Amino acid sequence: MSLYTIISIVKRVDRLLIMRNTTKKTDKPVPAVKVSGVRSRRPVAAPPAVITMSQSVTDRLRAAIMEGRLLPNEKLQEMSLSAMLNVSRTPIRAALHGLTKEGLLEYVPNRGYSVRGLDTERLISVFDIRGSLEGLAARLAAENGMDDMTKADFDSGLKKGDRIIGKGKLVSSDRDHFVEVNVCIHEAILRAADNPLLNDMIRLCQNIPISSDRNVLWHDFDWVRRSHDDHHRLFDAICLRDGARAEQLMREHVYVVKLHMKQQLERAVRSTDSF
Amino acid sequence: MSLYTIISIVKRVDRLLIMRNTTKKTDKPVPAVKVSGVRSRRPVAAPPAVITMSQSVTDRLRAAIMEGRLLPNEKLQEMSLSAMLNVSRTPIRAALHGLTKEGLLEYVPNRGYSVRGLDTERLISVFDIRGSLEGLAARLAAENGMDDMTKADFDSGLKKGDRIIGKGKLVSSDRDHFVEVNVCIHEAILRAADNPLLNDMIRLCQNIPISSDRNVLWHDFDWVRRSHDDHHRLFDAICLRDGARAEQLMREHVYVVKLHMKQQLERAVRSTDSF
DNA sequence: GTCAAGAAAATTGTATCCAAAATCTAATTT
DNA sequence: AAATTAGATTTTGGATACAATTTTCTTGAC
Repeated sequence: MSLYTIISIVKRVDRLLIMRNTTKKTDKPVPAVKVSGVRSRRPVAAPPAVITMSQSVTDRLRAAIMEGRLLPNEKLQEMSLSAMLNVSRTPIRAALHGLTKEGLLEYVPNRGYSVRGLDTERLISVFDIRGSLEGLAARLAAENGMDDMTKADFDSGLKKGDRIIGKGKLVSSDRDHFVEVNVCIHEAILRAADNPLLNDMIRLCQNIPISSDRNVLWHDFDWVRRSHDDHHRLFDAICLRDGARAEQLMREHVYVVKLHMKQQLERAVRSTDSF
Repeated sequence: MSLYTIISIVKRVDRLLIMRNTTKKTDKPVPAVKVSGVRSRRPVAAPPAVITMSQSVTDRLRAAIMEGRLLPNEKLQEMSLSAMLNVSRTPIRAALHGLTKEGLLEYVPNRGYSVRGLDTERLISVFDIRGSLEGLAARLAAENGMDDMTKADFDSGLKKGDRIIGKGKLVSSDRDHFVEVNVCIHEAILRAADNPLLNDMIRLCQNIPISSDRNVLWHDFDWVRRSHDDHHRLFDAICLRDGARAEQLMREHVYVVKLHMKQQLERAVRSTDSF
């Protein structure tokens, strides 16, 4: 291992601080209880429950990228990562390969992986897709209708948001709460839409670090209020089974986020050349 | 290796006949010519060109699934595949992992991979997404406008289609030709849309064996004519930079395919219980 | 004969080893 | 001094060995 590698590890070790594997197996794995009534042949369909190391590594690396601990265009070397995370190269390779498919990394054969850098143009263009897909989700949700449980979830999200807005101003802790509201509502819609592939794809769109909902401007009270108003209207449209309106509302909802993001990015570019 | 495994291999070896690796490296790989005028430091950005084994295996397995040589719900075992394709488990593993991310396989930890089986419901629902995404692509294409080259490609596709329609009836060889036309036109739109992620996602939607364009009913002359008429209108809308119309047209275009597919599937289900 | 428990086999997950490719270093040539 | 090239080092891709888990098979009791 080269000196450079070691220095690189030392430099990054704080950023990846608690990325080490903490999902050690229990000493004596309790054998899965088997239901006795089942026919003898093929008692399949046991819940997996165990998490594989590759999966664990993938999750931790994804989190590191999404939270910005691994910077765009940073090169990810198998050996350094394996030293950092204390596993062999095999799970690392699986993780890198998977994250590439998720669009978080770039890969060139024989040259390795690097964190995907995002030009602003590309970043903005993701919102077009999100708008389209989430619009579709809203329409499908309206067409399918929500079951009681989903409706209750949606409603609780709305109420939570109302309480935040009700205070008339935003404090810093509201940010996380409003993220919760957003997640809650969008998940409810996704669930009602009942289209697994759509679910996956929207998730792919959210896999872009800065575009993640967490990074929108939450300090603008008016924006948050209007955004939450959209949520109410969406709920209304979906309950009334008005697919076209639900779709239109959701598209507009996302479009506003796109505009906001664009402004924010342009401002950032104007203030600093290299962003 | 068990007897069962061997039998299984023998049974399937014909289906996978020429899946063996044929991309052997040349004896003396010609060293990449380096441009002399480049600054001495960092002559990077050399074209990769070499195809890795994992990639090759991935492509061949994908093709096998798409062409139906590997049946839905069929279990794919690393050892058998590695024996069949004459490579070690490592590239197989990478390929399986990748294809899972692409949605072609299902994976359960410690239990392996199997070809994803498609219930009709799920299959049909993919067209909702395609409609949405391809609609977006059409709109973006209209908003961006097509460059001359793209326009020429689109136009050549139209002309090719016209010739097929012009004969007034369909012969079996037309099927492949019309698939070409479709691919040509949709690629042109995708190129004009200029949104790489959108490109990837649409490709994911096409990764569903039976939903692939090849499987639509090409023997219905009227349907083909109307479908090609859509192409002309799309061209028109995009040239006129009418994004809304282009989007609407494309959605409708895909929606009709969805209906067709639904009919076809329902008919298939009615005639045979297990499809 | 059915069911259960346990041993054996097979299969997946992880680690390590080797080879090929790329990158870096330094010497040689112009 | 700049450029080129040959060699050393690093790094990735692929093969194999080992461990852990699941599946299958066998044996025995009811």
